[in-house]
Amino acid sequence: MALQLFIERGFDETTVDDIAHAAGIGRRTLFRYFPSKNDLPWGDFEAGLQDMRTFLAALPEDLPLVDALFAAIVDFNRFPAEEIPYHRKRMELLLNVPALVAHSTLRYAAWREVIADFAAARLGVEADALEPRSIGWIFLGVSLSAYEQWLQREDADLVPLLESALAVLRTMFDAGPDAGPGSGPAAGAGPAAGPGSGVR
Amino acid sequence: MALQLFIERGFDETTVDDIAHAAGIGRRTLFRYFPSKNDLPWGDFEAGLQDMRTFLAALPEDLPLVDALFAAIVDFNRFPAEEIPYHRKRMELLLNVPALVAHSTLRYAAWREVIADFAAARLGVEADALEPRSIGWIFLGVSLSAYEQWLQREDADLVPLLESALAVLRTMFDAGPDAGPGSGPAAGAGPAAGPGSGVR
DNA sequence: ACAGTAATGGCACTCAGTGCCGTTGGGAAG
DNA sequence: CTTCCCAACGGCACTGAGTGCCATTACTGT
Repeated sequence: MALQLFIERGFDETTVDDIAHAAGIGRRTLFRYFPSKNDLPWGDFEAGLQDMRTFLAALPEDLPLVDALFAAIVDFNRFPAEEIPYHRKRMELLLNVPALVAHSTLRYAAWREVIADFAAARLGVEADALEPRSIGWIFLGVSLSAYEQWLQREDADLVPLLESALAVLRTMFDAGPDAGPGSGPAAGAGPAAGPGSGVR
Repeated sequence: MALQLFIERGFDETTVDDIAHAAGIGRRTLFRYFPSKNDLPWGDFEAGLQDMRTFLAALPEDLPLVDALFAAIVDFNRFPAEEIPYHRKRMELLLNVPALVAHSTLRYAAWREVIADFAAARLGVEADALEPRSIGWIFLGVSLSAYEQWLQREDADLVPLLESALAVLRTMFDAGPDAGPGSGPAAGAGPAAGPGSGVR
């Protein structure tokens, strides 16, 4: 796998030729399966997005939008225990290698679109309207800042971090217009909050 | 200016040689001033960030964090009227050309860091903690979704759109845990809100 | 005018990505 | 078993971004 090479040698230090050679295929063939070197660490992302769409569509209508979206991102980021170390390495690359950080944006755009489409339908507005688009960005931010923390601690679980990240939002805006986040309890208590606690 | 060529011919259709030649300098020299072709539309972003740091530092201590950050992003995105058409073209490229969308992420990371550093100081936590990082993402999302709308309408002003985008957050989380954003007044009324109205 | 230094830009190289096209391999039909 | 056909394969050559090296040029102060 190309991942292995990236992890061992570094992304920039591994050429496409190296990967093709290691995979026992021609360089030209590799580019027929992956549109760019940057896409190699991503695997089949579109499949994950399709799962997320399906998951969202299956949620009860009366589940509040924020909760629905939160449930979806939790589900989206669920992995079998044995894949987690691998997933960690993958995310480490994606969030730290500049070329991949940049390229990932394009994937995130598709991800945000799934969120935005769902939010738009719920809100009864166009998919390219301000609210659904903003919501897409917000949940992407929640996910990525949680991932960032997750990578910082070998023993961390992602779900509580996602909850904490969402809790930051609640603390910032929930306490009413007079209280900045400086006032209320900081969301830093997050990881201490039990699973589900932040999800109303 | 390289911008002019990108606007006329398209980003991908303009080679670095074209630009260097048009600028009357050698290709090698161009790469000494700009680390990559992708950086050309950005100009001196770091200077803008420095201004934002200064602006934030000068704000009164008792201004709530959200309001402080909002004021900063409004200030950051203020341009002289005569530069606005140019700025529009620039942002159109940055938000629509895939290579630039991807690359811009690296600039946004630095931008988010300014936000996060300020938030961290205010909250009394580490700059790489969950809350400030999340806050950085949130305000980036607010900015970019506002820009996206701005580009959709030739006659739009950015500031009301920024206010509306922030209002989306307020409506999602301000109304208490029982009300999804579906309940309250949609932030779509945003552009109608007068300047300053959303900034408590 | 001149020495010293910084900026310039030509040259050649690496690597990603692409178009073209000949080769191969594995059925399906005879 | 042979032949035909189609799709996958992969070599080759090309473009374009980005970089190291180094000779040349332009500018500085003396």
